[in-house]
Amino acid sequence: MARHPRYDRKTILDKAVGLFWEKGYHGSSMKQVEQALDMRPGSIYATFGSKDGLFTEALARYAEQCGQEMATHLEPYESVVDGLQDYLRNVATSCDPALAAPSRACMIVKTLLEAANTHAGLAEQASHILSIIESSLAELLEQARSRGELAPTTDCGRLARLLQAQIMGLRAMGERDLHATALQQLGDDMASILDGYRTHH
Amino acid sequence: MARHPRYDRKTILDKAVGLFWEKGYHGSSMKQVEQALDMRPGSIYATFGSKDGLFTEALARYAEQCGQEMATHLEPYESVVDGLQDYLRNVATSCDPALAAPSRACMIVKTLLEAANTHAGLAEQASHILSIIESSLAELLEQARSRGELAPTTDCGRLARLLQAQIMGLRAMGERDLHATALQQLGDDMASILDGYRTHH
DNA sequence: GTTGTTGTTGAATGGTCGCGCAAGCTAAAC
DNA sequence: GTTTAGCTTGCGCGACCATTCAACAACAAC
Repeated sequence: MARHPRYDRKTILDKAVGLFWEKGYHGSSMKQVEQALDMRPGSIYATFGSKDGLFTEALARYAEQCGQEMATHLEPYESVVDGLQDYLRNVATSCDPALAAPSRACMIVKTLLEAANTHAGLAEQASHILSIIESSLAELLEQARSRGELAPTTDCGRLARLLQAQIMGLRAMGERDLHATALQQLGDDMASILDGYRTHH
Repeated sequence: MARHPRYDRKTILDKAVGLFWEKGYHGSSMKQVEQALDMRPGSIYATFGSKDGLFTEALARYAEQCGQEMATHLEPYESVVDGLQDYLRNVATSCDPALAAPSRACMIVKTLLEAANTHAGLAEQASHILSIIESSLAELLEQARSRGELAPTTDCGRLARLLQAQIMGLRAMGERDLHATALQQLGDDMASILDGYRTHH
């Protein structure tokens, strides 16, 4: 009946993530979007409706990939806490500018800060994603607690927020031009915080 | 010989801080700036040269006020560490939306994240300000160490970065719509981190 | 091959952007 | 009261913004 789209949606969204993560919402013009996606305005608007629509889908895709990346990182560890500690250290390492990711800081946090007072819809989306991540961290920590890794009195929701704040701070710090060692030390120090919540045998 | 400016520079800059802190650089149009400062374009450009120039001065003013606020907060404390702990708790408290500050998150961090890949000059300025704050935190901690508050093996520069990352994370977290109690708990937990660096008597 | 559907194109839209400028106004100097 | 320096005004500039749309191209169904 019809003509096929030239690329699938996910491939396009990955390119959009690349641009929006790097430059933010207000910092990315549709001209740049057209170039990044290699699409003409008509196609973009037919597919995503608006710049907002595209950004929203891109942010969702980014969050999905973040979740997957964290899950695969934690998988090989028998101990949840060990896994989380290594995840923190790994975030610090992956802030190396040589890796040339679109940005060091987290796109969700960048969006939250940028949109908080200019774009309620995006801010709410970012906020919602963060609450989902917080929940899954809390769930993970409860698992650790029931396994005896964490002290039985641990408030897992509370610890999850502390952990999330660490990641936010660490990745925001990554945007500064610190020495790689300083960032790794920071990752280590943040990982050590979790030791204070471990079961003292 | 001539006419006086209608307002002094600092009063104007405070208004500019209010707008830029709330909406960010790209999120604030010159039309909004004109309205916020109650000045017409000619006056603004005669006084500050450009939007960049105005933003730069506003950011510097914000940083100056941040420093003063922290200094006055720490002053009454005999113990440096006690003061820093209460500062963290106070930041958490002042994220209450009822206080109606322009924004919960720190303007320096917002600028750093927004400008990192779109506006090298601003990003560098923000980064530089953060390194100055880091230094003064480190100095403060060295003072605490020499007073015997902190373990003699403490790496104060490193701890300063950990502390700064806490503040960044805490204030970024403030942009989420968490319950006030959750944020206060977060501030408490971050304050508790410092206990781990205290001298164990 | 024809038809119907759908993706694609790129010029054009009205609006807003940051900014310059010529004229007007105010107040200190004499 | 006149001069003169300089702050203030607001119109208007060219550029760029997000978005639209009519014409076109490609493919499936028949």
